[in-house]
Amino acid sequence: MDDLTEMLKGTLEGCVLEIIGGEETYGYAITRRLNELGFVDVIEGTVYTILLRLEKNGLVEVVKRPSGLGPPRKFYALNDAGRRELTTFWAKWEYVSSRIDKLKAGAA
Amino acid sequence: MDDLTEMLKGTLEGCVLEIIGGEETYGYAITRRLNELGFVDVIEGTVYTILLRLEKNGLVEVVKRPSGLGPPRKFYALNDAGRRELTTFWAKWEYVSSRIDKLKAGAA
DNA sequence: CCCCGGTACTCGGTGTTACCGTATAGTGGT
DNA sequence: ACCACTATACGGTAACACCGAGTACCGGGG
Repeated sequence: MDDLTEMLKGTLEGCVLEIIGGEETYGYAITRRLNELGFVDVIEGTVYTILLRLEKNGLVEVVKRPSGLGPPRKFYALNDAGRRELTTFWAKWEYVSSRIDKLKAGAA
Repeated sequence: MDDLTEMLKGTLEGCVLEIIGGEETYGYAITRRLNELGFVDVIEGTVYTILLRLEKNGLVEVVKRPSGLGPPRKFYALNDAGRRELTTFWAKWEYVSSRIDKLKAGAA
């Protein structure tokens, strides 16, 4: 599947939020997770910019822990604001995707 | 539903393409159509920028016709390149939305 | 007659986003 | 000593939806 970057705008951040919501994790692992999920072209740099943004916007708590096989990792976990943001993200996704699917089906 | 602009990036153009693909139509009517479909905050200016981009990228044919109740309308129709673009848009949408839905469902 | 609301398009500028390239740094294998 | 893998940071780019102001055409009410 060729370039998806434009279509991921506005949704990739939500995906990262969902992954963090599932379990406390860190940038490199999130990137690998996204790649597994089918977003094969998403690269570390992209995820780190999202994580820094989430931190700046006060949606996550951050803890640095040593790794054992590399430099220390920054583990991210959602706080209350992050969980609210995640909820509204899925609400928006539901709203938008259902309407696009209806258009695709040939809405009258 | 509050601000959807970020989530519409990369998909709104495809929606406009789909609407034009359904029938030859013009900017103002496309805006009203999108509003009916639930994209209530999409405004004329946004649609016109998309239409000018489609024209610049050679995806549409344009004919100007008098209106009867206002200035002349610019009617847009897809050409072969536009139909190909629409097909790949829906393929991308299928790919991305299915993966996001799987993530939402709690993919293992 | 003139203004106003609805119709219809244009264009310069803005903010947000994903991405690129490069840099830095720790660990382990050969 | 070198390289691959792990791990993060950051300045710059391109694309996109949106904003705001402007232009223009038509009809009806004051």
